[in-house]
Amino acid sequence: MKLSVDDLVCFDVHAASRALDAVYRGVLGELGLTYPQYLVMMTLWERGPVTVKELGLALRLDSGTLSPLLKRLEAAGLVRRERSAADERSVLVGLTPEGEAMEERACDVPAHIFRAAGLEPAEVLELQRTLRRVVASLDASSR
Amino acid sequence: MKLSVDDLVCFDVHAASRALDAVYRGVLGELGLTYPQYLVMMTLWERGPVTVKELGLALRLDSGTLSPLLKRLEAAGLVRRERSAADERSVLVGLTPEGEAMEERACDVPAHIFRAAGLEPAEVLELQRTLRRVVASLDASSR
DNA sequence: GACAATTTGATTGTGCACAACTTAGTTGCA
DNA sequence: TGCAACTAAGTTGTGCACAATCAAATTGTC
Repeated sequence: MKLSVDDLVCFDVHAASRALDAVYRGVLGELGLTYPQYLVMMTLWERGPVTVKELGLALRLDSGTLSPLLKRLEAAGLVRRERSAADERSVLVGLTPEGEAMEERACDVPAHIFRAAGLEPAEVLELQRTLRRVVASLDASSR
Repeated sequence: MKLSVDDLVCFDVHAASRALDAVYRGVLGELGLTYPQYLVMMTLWERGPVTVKELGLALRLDSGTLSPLLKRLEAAGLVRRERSAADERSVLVGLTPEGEAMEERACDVPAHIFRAAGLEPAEVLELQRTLRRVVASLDASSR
């Protein structure tokens, strides 16, 4: 039996990821943020200043992605970067007042996405559990 | 209550998408293909020659993504492109003998990915059903 | 104290994804 | 027939993602 593209779950995962991007683009556009930038902002709102390393661990992104992304956020006046005094290798990323202020304007974004996805809360949790198992399993086999 | 990044399903969907990419990179690396290129090849193995337009519909990609991708596949000697005689606007994409030949070498890729994902077949189907509903719902709200 | 190994972040190069625009060809209709 | 509307690909520009590589700082060990 020959498999077709439609049989691949990976295709649906990719498609879902891109469809989510599209909805986020609509919602975040007025804030001037992209989806990964929004994730960085959320992390900063939640945790306060963190190092690039910590950001990378939290969001599963490496410095090749984060460095230019953070520069763009800095250029937009939302974020501040400074070398840590304790360890000159690490860079501490913090919010500017403008960055802080954005939290309020962004607070209904998750609810909007949730509505757009059209799932029941229980289904969301189930989906999340499944995906996390998949990610853990995939991670194990790609290293 | 304040939401954290961990509460967003979208984060898990993205993470899963990228983790899948990583596994595909490992498997497809020896074939010299990327994951989207592999999807194009699968479509051609399955359907035979198709237009760029049809490829885009099947894979949910636009010409801005497909045009350079197809050029790379053509440069790799896997694919042929020619203007349709019937409608000079459309370009028909077909396989070269090398492209045909690759099918056999690629036939165990899906099984490899399936093992790496570590889900039961029933779980895969369930996940697929959920994701398709989400994509349909998201599509409706981003247009 | 000196030097190798490690850690942190930045840089470069490649490829995917999409928006906005361009060009060439087709179709519809007055 | 002539021309406007539309369609199919391609192009350009921006941003994300990652591999590979580099430089600088730190840590461990002798």
